[in-house]
Amino acid sequence: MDAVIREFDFFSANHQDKKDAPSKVDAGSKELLGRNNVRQRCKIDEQPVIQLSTLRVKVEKIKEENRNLVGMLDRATKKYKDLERHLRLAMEQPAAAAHINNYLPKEERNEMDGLSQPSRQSIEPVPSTSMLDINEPSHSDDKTNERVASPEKNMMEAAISKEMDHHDHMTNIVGRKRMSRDDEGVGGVDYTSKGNQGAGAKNSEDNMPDVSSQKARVSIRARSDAPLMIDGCQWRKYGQKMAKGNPCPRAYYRCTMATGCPVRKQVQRCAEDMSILTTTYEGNHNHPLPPAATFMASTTSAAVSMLLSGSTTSNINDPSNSGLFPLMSKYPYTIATLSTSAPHPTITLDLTHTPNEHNMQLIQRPSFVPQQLPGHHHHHPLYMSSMPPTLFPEEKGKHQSMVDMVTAAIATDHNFTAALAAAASSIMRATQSNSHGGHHTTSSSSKMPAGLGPPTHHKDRSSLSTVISNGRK
DNA sequence: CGATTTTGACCTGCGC
DNA sequence: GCGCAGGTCAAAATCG
Repeated sequence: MDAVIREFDFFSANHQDKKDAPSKVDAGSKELLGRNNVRQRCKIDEQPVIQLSTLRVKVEKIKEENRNLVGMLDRATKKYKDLERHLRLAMEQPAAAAHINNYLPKEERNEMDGLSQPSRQSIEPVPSTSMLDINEPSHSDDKTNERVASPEKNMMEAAISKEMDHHDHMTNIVGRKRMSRDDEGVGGVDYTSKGNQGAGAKNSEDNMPDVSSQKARVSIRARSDAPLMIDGCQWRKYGQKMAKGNPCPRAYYRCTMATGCPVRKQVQRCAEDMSILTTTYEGNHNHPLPPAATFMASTTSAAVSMLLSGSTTSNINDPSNSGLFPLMSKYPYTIATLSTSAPHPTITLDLTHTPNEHNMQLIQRPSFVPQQLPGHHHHHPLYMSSMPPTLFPEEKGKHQSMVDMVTAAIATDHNFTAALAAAASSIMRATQSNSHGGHHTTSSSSKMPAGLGPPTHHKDRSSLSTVISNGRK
């Protein structure tokens, strides 16, 4: 595959454009056959300076990447065929339409329910010519109408695009830069983050806005004096940067538990409180994680999924949701903040608050409920709590001891913190592909240097706070 | 010797 | 278009 060749694009066109770019390896240059048979200059020394181990790593990465691509293609093809089959059934017997609905992942089902329900009620035979003709131009600006007109088409597109989105996301992280360089003008799928965002933007036009398809992040703030935080995964540091406004450097890690795993995380210490370590996870593991963290993963995944879905009705105190929130049953008070700013909606689980802070926030919930911040425009009406709607002083007293205990436990329980961190690293998989049958990932152990800094700086245009709490014992 | 970390260069998006 | 900041790459250095 040309991906192999692409790896030798050590000196891409962009490099060439840099007239004054001093190169460490500017002795000699050779032309190598680049991606898509485009000849690209590749500067190398007369004697290659690349270490053998580096090459091996590259080769493994490429192999893994290709395996992922092939797998993705297989899955997409299979889904397409399945859908096509179900579609034929549906056309033959309308009752089978329900089957199609069942076939779709939960998220898509929900989406479809809202959109196709009306159409199903007034099910009109859709002209067969338009059903699968994705090239048919839309004659209406009203996308909803368009969907209503051909729900099956949208279902199929949704399923396919979902698969593609998943791959986009995976590839996005691993090969974002490379792809954006090499795929420019080549055509085909745009794997760049911009492309992804673009897809997201398109999505919002053509479909309902789908935050889950965005490149979400999960950030965990926890007090940790330990130089390393064990979260179950193996991480390899690939970069470190000084972030603006923070004396502590931000470190960048990628998961090395499996070759080609696209999960990355950032670690930074808080400038205001050096004892607070912020770990931000991004991406989906492409490998199973130790079962130990599955428990946490299911809870955090559910929480994040709920947050991202914008659910205003979900209540983790609802017994029917108890299965989704085992963690919250155990650790009742966690402050979660959702930043909906593009390009990365970020959920921050803050485990650093003291019991009193918790209580104050809970008591003053009316002002704690998501509120518009100055200059912030994206108001996301999320509010989730398992606590009673109000918590009055007497109730506060009733809960006080438990809150203190639990919060203290959270603050001091490194296992919890670690497990939560591990779980978070897998969240995106759950939120983005919980319908793919994707297994939960749970990270386990990692080496992580302390002394890394403050909360990840996001150029938030909006944010909101959400209490994820649970009054149950 | 393989794996990991360090670190300067580079790329890209965004705001002005 | 330019500069800034965040993020990534990759060769070299270091570690075990």
